[in-house]
Amino acid sequence: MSRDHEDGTVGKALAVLDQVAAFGHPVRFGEILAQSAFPKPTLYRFVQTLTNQGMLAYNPDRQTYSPGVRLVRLAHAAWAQSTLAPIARPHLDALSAEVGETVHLAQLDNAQVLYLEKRNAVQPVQMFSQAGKVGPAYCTGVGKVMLAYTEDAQLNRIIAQQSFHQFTPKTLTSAESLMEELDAIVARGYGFDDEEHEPGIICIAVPILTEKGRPLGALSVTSTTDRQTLKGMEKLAPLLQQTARDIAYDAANWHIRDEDS
Amino acid sequence: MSRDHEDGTVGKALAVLDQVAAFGHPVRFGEILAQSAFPKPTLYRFVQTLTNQGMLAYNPDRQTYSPGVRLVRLAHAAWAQSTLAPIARPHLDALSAEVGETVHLAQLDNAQVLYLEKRNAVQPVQMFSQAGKVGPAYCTGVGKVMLAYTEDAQLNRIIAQQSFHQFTPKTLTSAESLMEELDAIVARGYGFDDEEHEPGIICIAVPILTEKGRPLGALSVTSTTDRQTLKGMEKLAPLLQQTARDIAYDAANWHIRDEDS
DNA sequence: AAACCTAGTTTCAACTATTGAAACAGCAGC
DNA sequence: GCTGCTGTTTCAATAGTTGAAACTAGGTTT
Repeated sequence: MSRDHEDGTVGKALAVLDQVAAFGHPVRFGEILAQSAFPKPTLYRFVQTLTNQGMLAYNPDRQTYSPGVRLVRLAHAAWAQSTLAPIARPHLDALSAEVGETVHLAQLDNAQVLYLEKRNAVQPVQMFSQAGKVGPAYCTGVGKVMLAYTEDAQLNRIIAQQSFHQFTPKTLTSAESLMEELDAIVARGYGFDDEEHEPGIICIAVPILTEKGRPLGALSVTSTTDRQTLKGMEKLAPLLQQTARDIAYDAANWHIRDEDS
Repeated sequence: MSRDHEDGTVGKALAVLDQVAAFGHPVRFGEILAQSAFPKPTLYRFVQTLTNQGMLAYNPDRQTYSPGVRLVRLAHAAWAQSTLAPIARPHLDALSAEVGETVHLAQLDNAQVLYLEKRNAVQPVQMFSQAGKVGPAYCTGVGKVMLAYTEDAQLNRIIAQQSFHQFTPKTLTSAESLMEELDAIVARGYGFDDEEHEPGIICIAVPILTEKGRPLGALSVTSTTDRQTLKGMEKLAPLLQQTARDIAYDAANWHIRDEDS
């Protein structure tokens, strides 16, 4: 589950893919090599294979590599049949309309939080520009509530991978304080982000759980300390929990989907 | 370049990934096995590795696999740094507003057309739900114009992979007729889809070319035979070509981008 | 309850692909 | 022409992949 911990050739190749994606801009072979643990010819072959496969795109004019279009197609499939995202959409719309604050839908991707949807209350959706973003699990509302409901074995692996970087004075910076926080979350059924990631930004979050208590994802409402307090946001808990239950219910019962034209 | 033609373990694993994505719904191991050329344990290991890597998601409750969330993250990167999609966005908005018909932006993915963006003139964008779709290259406007400007070696490989399935009476069903059509497209600088893919649906398409004449993608305006004729749509050619040139210019000059919050 | 499936998982020796040091090619600049 | 840099190919040692067969876990039939 630890992604880089030996999955053979495939794992290594995908690590290279991640690496290229992480640059955030098209890169030359040399740049990848400089950051890579692989020797030159090995890396070269990986890059070639990935390019062949359409997972990387090569620009011959500039001699640069970037994540390939095949990923967009695969992500479309991932998106369409993710039980969560398409099902949650109408619920998010309703929630967003009601609370008038930023709403996030997230899932755990390895040890990170991956945002699937965002509602800004004002304007409509612009998918790729915000879905697909990642964030830390240990200092975001959605991250913590998902961790709170993760089984021990997996939780330990995930915690071992957290950086515990101190973003703000309020960031939890140790596994111990995080574990306490997770217990508190389970006890009350929802969690907060009390300016732990960004100063002035607070949020309340709830997990979306299967019947068996496994976290499918999480839901959050974000606001600022100017406009809101944690106490004030706590009033939203019942509404959030109900929305989470509704999404979980739909996810459990409405599994088969097909494409729209 | 032919994707499945031997790229070692990595290629095989990615073929499995495609296969799972192609189902369009979460599948059990047995279902994949039934469609797979790989023996049981081999396939099993691929599926395990991909799941480990987050490229597939496993639902333990239902024992099903589906494309994983990691793809969404990678696609986000692909999207953000695709030279084409983010740059083209404002141009598509302008074009869409002006013509009042459906506008498509597409790229070649292996031998297929992959739609990156769509503007319906009416409502705003809903990304994942339409971007990421694929279509045939030999009988769509965008597909044909991109092929028309593809160098011979690659073109031959792509044509060899076309199904030439006859969607409508007007579909081109042979490599020869397609090649003639491609010559005609280069001669006039733009192409049509004359009800070749769907009856009643027509379109005009132009390539987006680099300085060196390599096709980055294509742009099209689609309409129906009720409302429009090919002759009528031909009037849009100069506008489309100008938009394509503008996009190509921006793509060449504005290469570095970073994330938005 | 025993016997019997079926779907999923593990084992292990044969085999084949991967690996990376080294050597090579292409190309800009001096 | 030489020099330095980036990207590409070679090839023998190595390490990972392969898949028949055997096994386990659940459920179903006799």
